[in-house]
Amino acid sequence: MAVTMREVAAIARVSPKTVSNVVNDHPNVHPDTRARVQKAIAELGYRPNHSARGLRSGRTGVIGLAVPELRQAYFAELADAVIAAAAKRGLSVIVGQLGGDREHEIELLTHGLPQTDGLLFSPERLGTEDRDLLAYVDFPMVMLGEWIFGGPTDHVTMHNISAARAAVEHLISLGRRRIAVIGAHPEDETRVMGPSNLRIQGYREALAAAGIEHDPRLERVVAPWHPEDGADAARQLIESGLEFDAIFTLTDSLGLGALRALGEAGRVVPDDVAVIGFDNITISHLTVPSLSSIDPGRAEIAETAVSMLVERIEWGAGSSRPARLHKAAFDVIVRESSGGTASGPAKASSRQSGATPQRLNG
Amino acid sequence: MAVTMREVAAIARVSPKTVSNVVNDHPNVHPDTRARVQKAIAELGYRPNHSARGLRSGRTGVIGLAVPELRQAYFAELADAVIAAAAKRGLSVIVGQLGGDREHEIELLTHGLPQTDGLLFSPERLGTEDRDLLAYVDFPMVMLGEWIFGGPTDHVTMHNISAARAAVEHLISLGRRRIAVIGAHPEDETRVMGPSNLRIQGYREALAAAGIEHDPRLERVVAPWHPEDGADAARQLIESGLEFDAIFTLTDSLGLGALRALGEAGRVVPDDVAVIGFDNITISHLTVPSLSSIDPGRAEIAETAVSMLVERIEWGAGSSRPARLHKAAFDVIVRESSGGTASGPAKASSRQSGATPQRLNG
DNA sequence: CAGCGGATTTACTACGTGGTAATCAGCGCA
DNA sequence: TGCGCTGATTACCACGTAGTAAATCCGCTG
Repeated sequence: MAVTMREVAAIARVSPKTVSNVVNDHPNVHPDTRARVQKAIAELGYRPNHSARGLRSGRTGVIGLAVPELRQAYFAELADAVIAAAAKRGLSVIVGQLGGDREHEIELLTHGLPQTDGLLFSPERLGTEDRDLLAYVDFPMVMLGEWIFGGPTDHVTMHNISAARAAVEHLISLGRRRIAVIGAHPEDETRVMGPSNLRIQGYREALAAAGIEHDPRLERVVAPWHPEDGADAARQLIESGLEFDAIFTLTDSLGLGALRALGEAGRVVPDDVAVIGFDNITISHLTVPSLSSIDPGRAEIAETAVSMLVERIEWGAGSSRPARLHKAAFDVIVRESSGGTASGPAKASSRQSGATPQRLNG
Repeated sequence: MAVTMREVAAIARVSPKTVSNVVNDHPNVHPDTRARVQKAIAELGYRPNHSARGLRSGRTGVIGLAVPELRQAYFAELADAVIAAAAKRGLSVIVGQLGGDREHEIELLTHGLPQTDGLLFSPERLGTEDRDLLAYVDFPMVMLGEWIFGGPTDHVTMHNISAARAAVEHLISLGRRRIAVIGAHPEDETRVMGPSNLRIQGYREALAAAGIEHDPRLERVVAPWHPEDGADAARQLIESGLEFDAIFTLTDSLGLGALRALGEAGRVVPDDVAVIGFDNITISHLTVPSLSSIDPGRAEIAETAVSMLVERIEWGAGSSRPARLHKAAFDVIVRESSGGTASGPAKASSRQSGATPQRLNG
């Protein structure tokens, strides 16, 4: 058995409760006493028992992060940022993979992750139709990455529509007119607020604003969003014989696949086809050619989400504070795939759109 | 407060202990009683309190996974596999990032991760000189990825030497003779058993066996192993004016960077320079050109490591069973960067080297 | 020197669960 | 009918911690 407070107390000639007070940095502890206790702690190598602490205080010091799968670079980098942000606050992170399994996602929403004080949830299959489930959520939760429920839960997300629009406007600014988009999702009313639909909307807005005719055949449906799916979609696009001089892939993963498929078909990027992705995953600046992208502000998203979750946890379970929505600022990163230069940050624009938290009606 | 056993017991008209027996599938519970209790559990939505269970039983049902950083594709994919393997056994995983910080790694080795029953540890800075620290490890642990301590702790690792040798032999079989290697680590006696030194050793063995002169200038030192480091190293190699017709990068990440740098310099892969990496991360088959690699058997590593850890946990803290070493089987994956074809699995060889667990002297 | 008030420390207890050992019910057999 | 035995259920308690409230200490005032 590990060392307990009782044993430390015996050595330091104080009560167990005083040891507890020292460990938890309580105000009214005499400096001498504190020193004596800390010495005893060091001698015995005492470490607090988290289970007991959790039982007593109702807090575990662990938060959950649920994503579809870590092997997708976007989620890995998100998890990286979340774990770092949580560590700053002394929290550990249990990472759960739902694998795009709807049942799992619903189960998670209903019960949370065991052993955790709260949940950061980046769902893949839940949609507006599941909004009712939120009524049963009785633990602190912050939704990540997409504003699927339109409230009444905290969301930390990105400017999907305007960032997508900015990406397409960038392509238009290069003189491209036949702009394909890869990554639309199959008709799915439940995911109206999902990132796919939102980014597609941004795409259409950009076309409309520029007076470019919208050709539905250039909207390529593909799910999931793995690189090979992007490659497949791009191949089909090429084989379709449709004319196009640019591709907006809804994620960088898809973009990497598209670059591959274009290369196979002998289409030169960006001369024949300009490409821009979304997510700005690490590898994108080192592909051949490097991939233009939208940087969605991952660090900001992680940081904000963790701090919102910590607030919810501290407010306690009973509190019904209004739901909040935070959209991180984004950047358009122009690289070789859309005419940028090889290296350098090469941001086409500084941070766009307010990072100001917006309030929703509870 | 959440529902407790007491409340369930009251509804089902049994004692709390009987509820516990039902929850834990104890043998001697009457079917009728069991049914009644289960009904009550369902009605109330009872969920066991993991903190209390942990306090009482000494188990948390959570294991720790410590890696340098998740943003590196190799570790992300490893974590993906570990989480999946743990989930099969009903375990959650707390993922910790040590960021290549030696102090953190030592601290972790000394105390483990709070809230966990055991630790899967993939260190980056620890080496043979830290072997003494193992004496103080009083929790179940399995080392991942490299056999740095040469015992006396369980290790699940890969055939670094022979796999690296196989990679270089593949390059030699293409007729290449001036083979550079990227990713050697700075002189570091403490990491004799680290993957860098081992893979370099495999490289040298392959050259020697083929009677190829070993040119130390072709061994390029670089750390850490991010893609941009690979690109930098390859650029320096090119600028050095040294002649070379192949590169073995010690990881795929480095390889991606090298492909980039070669492309920038106008060297055609594989015609001018053949390239092979190590790790077989997902993106490697979709780069331009696709990157040959060594598949180290990630799923096998994760699966084996988790099951070894579970065994250690079940044996209990006191037990001093002998340390075990498991090396996963590997594959050489030939792709375009070393003359393979675009698609298809294209394995040059079937699984190599025995996956047979080897015993060490405790 | 008694009395006061804030600082410091303590005794007691509950958090929810599961191990131990005791109790109780039911059944077969003499 | 009574006894013993097995199966089923229970009472009791401890796991390690921290909240509560009460006790104790100390310096200072009147």
